[in-house]
Amino acid sequence: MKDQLSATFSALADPTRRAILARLAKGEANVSDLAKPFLKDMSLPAITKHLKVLENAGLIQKTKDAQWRTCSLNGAPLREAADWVDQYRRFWEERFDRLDEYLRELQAQ
Amino acid sequence: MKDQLSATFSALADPTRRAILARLAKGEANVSDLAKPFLKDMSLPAITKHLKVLENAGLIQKTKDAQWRTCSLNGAPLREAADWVDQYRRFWEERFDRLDEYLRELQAQ
DNA sequence: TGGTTAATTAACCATTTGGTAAATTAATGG
DNA sequence: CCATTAATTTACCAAATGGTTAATTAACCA
Repeated sequence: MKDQLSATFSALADPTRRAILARLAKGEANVSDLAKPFLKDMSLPAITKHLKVLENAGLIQKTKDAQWRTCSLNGAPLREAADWVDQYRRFWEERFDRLDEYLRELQAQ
Repeated sequence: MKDQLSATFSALADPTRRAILARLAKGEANVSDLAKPFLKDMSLPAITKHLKVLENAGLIQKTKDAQWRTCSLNGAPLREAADWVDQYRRFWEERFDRLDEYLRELQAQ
């Protein structure tokens, strides 16, 4: 078993799964609804597998409703991911610091 | 070729690679230095491969210095990842909203 | 030149991943 | 009861991943 953070990042490392999460952010949906936009590109079992990956990572949960499975988003694991990435914020803001510095130098002249 | 965001998340989905980034956040280091903490668990070529994954994702770069390769962190790709994850913030803050709501209801009584 | 150090490459292997088609399960409803 | 709908499971496959050992490249230095 992978650690939670690895499972989260690994689940997010696929555009289909990210699109599914984006859809679920707008509200609950069953498997067929979720699959619809992708059925030109892949089969229903492929979607079932993607959902299983998301479920195992704790990013979604399914509830049984007659023959439908209603899926909903669980953002909790994303918090850990957000916190981890945020540690490195200064490494992408650095360039702005440098730009600032450059502009200040320019001003000083 | 994978899209940038998938490549980033995929590179982050491994504890060894995350540890390497954490190390590089403290400053540049060559391959041997980076490898040292992991050599009980895996070989040097394994580290070379991890570094290649990080490099392909644009998260690090190597500069040649005699027989050493100096690696440094590039946070830029993390920005896109941070932005993506941040879209879902309300889904992990929701619980606090619900707690707020509950507390307000309690107060109203 | 030849030995040492740093790192990568090559060849290989097992497991995981992401897909398929076909079969199966489970519930609905006429 | 039977056809239909929703979804999963099974069995399979190719490619990617993450590791290994052994060989190779490249630079330094005595």
